[in-house]
Amino acid sequence: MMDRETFDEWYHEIVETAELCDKRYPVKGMNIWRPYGWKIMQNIDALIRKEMQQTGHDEVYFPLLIPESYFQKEADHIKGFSQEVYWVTHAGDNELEERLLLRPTSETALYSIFSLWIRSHADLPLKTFQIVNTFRYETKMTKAFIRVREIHFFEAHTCHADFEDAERQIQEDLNIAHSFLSSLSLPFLVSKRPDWDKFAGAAYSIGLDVLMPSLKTLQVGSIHQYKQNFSEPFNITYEGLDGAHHYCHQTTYGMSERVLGAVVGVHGDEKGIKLPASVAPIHVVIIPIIFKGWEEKIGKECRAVKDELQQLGIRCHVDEREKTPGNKFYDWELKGVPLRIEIGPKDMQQGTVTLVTRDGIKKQVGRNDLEVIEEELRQYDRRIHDEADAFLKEHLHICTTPVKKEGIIELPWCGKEVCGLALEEELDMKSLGTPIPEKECHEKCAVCKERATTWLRLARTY
RNA sequence: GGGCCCGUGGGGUAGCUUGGCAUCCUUCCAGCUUGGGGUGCUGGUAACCCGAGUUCAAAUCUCGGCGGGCCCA
Repeated sequence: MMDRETFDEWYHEIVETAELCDKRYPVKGMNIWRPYGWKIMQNIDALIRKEMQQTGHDEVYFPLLIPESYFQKEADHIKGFSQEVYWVTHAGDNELEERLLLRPTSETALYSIFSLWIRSHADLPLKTFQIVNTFRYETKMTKAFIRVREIHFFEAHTCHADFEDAERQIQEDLNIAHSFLSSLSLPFLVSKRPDWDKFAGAAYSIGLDVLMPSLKTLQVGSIHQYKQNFSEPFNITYEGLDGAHHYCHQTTYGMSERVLGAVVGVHGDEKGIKLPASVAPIHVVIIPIIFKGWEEKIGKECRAVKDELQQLGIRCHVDEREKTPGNKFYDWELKGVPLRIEIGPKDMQQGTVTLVTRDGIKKQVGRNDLEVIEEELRQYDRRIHDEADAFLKEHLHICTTPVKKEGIIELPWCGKEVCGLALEEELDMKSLGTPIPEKECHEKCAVCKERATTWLRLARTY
């Protein structure tokens, strides 16, 4: 885990030196995905797709451009996004009759069409998702993967017959979040956002937050209950068993490339990034240790080991570059490859390979016992998860009165906005919201001293 | 929204006050050497953000633009 003070500087550098992205493109907040970073992102997307497939969501792809008239149908939604929308106003030299916007999120594009797709209760629930680029004109300082203006975005959109079914969907989303983030070895907190900080147009919002080494939290996902807030203006109705028409209840679940930012930050150390095996483009890198006269034998052995590992479904690479071994070690540690295998003359004489994990465990493995590598990857994933989890727990402070502490603070709260904002002010932190699942509170509100109904989580946030 | 700072090879920098052949480290390329934690030597490629102005002469001074970073609300 990185040092708190230097984390932001470290992050700034590491995303480029680990070849995740290139920040030299001259448009603010729009970075280039380099091959290595893009492979990781696509592996992350593949995990999401798997979760979606297992829960019966269908993938769609809607257009990037949204007509202004669609966008304007839901008042709160426009209010929330109008200041960060990019507009397309011209085609060639001609001004467009109707302005088009680059989607900042896709509710208004999808819902106009959902109203055509959904006719009867038999069409429900409708469970869709898409992975697209969205555009938001951020005014604050941009940061690779964490605050960008072109966002690689996952968004699931569902429609339901009634509120209860939409609530069941949100429970399913929480299960998905748990499964997905666990596979990235990312511990996280689930909080119901306070009303003053919910998504534009939502009835309520749930945030998924991780704790970065800087002791600031990063929201990596959000789940929203819309009730009928969008189905009414977009006229998404179905004919029920009773023969009458009813407005749908809707939910969304969104995540972005911030997940990659979280992986980089949470699992980083002074050597570089540490990738969980689930998304590492290379699970095992094989480094030939060549001495005079051994070139061919060692090279052949390395390639044989690679073939055998690939048979086991392990993503493997032999680094045959003309560099010294030490140089290659630093290189692949920087890029977060979980396991390294060294094969040199000693190994060949002993019938072993030398295995070194990214978190620093070194051991000899029998040349004919390569199947243990699968278990080594699992254990490595568990270790980096447990390390991050210990860090999160260590910095989650449950208090009864507002005290300045680094990390996340949970305080008894009466639920009134004025008290919540007072805490934000006093602690110089933002509210993450109240714990999910709900947590009983028998204390007095940290501000007004009236009976607290719940706990309010606060933290410095990205 | 208000204020401050900065743009020099791929990356990091010196030079700018006082205008005159652009410094060093690293990376990269070639060769030899080396190889179980950044091997060594030799040679090479490669840069003053853009535009206008002042001047015999601009990385350096002036103005404008573009880009980047920081602080405050």
